[in-house]
Amino acid sequence: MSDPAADAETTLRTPRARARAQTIADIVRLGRDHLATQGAAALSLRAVARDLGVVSSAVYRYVANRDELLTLLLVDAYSELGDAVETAVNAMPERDFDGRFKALGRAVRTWALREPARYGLLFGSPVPGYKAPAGRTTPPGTRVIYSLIGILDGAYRAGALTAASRTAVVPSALSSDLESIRGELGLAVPDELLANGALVWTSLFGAVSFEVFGQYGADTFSAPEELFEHHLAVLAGMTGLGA
Amino acid sequence: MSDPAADAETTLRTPRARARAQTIADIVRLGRDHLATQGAAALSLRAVARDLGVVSSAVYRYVANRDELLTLLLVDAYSELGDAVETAVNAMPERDFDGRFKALGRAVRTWALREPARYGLLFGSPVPGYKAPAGRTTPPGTRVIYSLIGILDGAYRAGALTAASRTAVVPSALSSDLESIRGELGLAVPDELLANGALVWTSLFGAVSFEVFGQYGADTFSAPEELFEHHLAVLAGMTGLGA
DNA sequence: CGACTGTCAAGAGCAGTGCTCTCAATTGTT
DNA sequence: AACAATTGAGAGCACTGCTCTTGACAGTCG
Repeated sequence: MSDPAADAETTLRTPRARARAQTIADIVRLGRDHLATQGAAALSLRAVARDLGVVSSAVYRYVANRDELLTLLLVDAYSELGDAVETAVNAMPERDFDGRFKALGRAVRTWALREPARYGLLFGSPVPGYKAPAGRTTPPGTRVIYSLIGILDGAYRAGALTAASRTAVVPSALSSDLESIRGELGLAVPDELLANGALVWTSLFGAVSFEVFGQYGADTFSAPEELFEHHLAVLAGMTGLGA
Repeated sequence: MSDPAADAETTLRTPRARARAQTIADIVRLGRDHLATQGAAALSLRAVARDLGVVSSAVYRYVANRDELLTLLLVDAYSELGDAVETAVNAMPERDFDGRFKALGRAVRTWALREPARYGLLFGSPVPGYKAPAGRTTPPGTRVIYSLIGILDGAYRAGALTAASRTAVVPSALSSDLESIRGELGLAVPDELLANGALVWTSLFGAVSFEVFGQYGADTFSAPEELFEHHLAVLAGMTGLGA
């Protein structure tokens, strides 16, 4: 009960454990459906219980509380986004760094538009009163940025970057932050590029969020994908990727 | 009762109307406090009623429902942000376009960090089931982007823009969207700059959202304001503003 | 074979929510 | 002073998260 490794060992062995795992998977699946259609704030354990054909208190046998279900859904969504992004990136030739970057951006946008509520859970306003347990959400939650950094670092090492079209001074405190990151991840990219990479990262999600959350007016852009492609091209150029 | 103009006429005349306006203002103020501390999803009309020292059903005399209170708070927050931004922009010399742009960016960030929950209401995940009435929220909600566009257009007309450091092809559908915008607002800026302006806009809010919503890790950046200043400098360069 | 243990679903119940309705009281106007 | 508009109180409905107790079932052990 207290040893997760032992749990994992027996999870698939006894029929009871199998049934239990199946029920939890069902709960997550139903929760994901509710989340996708109504949003995080409207996620209700009672509604999940109803769909499961069970009384409301029964789900507490499988999920401690609403926050834990939220955590499961958070991990679920992060993982799906991470899979989508990595699949798209790996579909491009290994040395086509610009293509890999754009594939990453398009994958994020496509997934976000297909799953607006789940995207909102990941990148929108935090759910009030809910604090994500970093130990469980950080690994799946960092896959996209690690993938992006990997592309940048790979391109830099391969000498595939033209001079970044625009850089700015990196002050000292920021420089030491970047040095820590470089050390932890074993990167080669210099400060200016790493700082620009951070801007590319936030800009990518800023553009996607504006589109998903409807911050552009209702009919301001008739072809939002063209706007996004333009943004991707400019962002690629900002790191020296864009040929 | 059905003529808003007549309502506006009498709003301050009769003592009853005055008391009514005061009560509504109190409700908005209390709602803003709750919103600021707990977030939009936790906003409760009953809690507001309690703080107002009145039974829950009484507030429905002044506010039709929760959604209308949300609309009032939305307008309230947009207006405060718009005021903060315009004040900061106007504090800079009229022809210091780069300074005005950076003042705008810093004002957005400062307000957002001071009012994270209200910022989340404006730029985070949409509240499930709530549809903002465009007629009431669009005017206050467009002040920041209009201010940004005004700076860009002014700089362009004044010939104060160096060649934008990075542009990309603007495809046809996007170009006609931009043409519409240019026509509606009476702008002079060409397609490339306007498209870059849109990217600057989303990037600015993307950077602010990442910081406010805690998307950077807890201790990834020890000096987030330096990171933001760097981003601002690069974004300024993207439109040709940055010296 | 019988008893025992662990797991599970059901139901009642508490405190909270948005919202509607009725009724009585207060208030401003005529 | 009499009337009408406005307001607050209270009850009530349907919903939420969550806890606790109770009874039923399974597998296991003496």
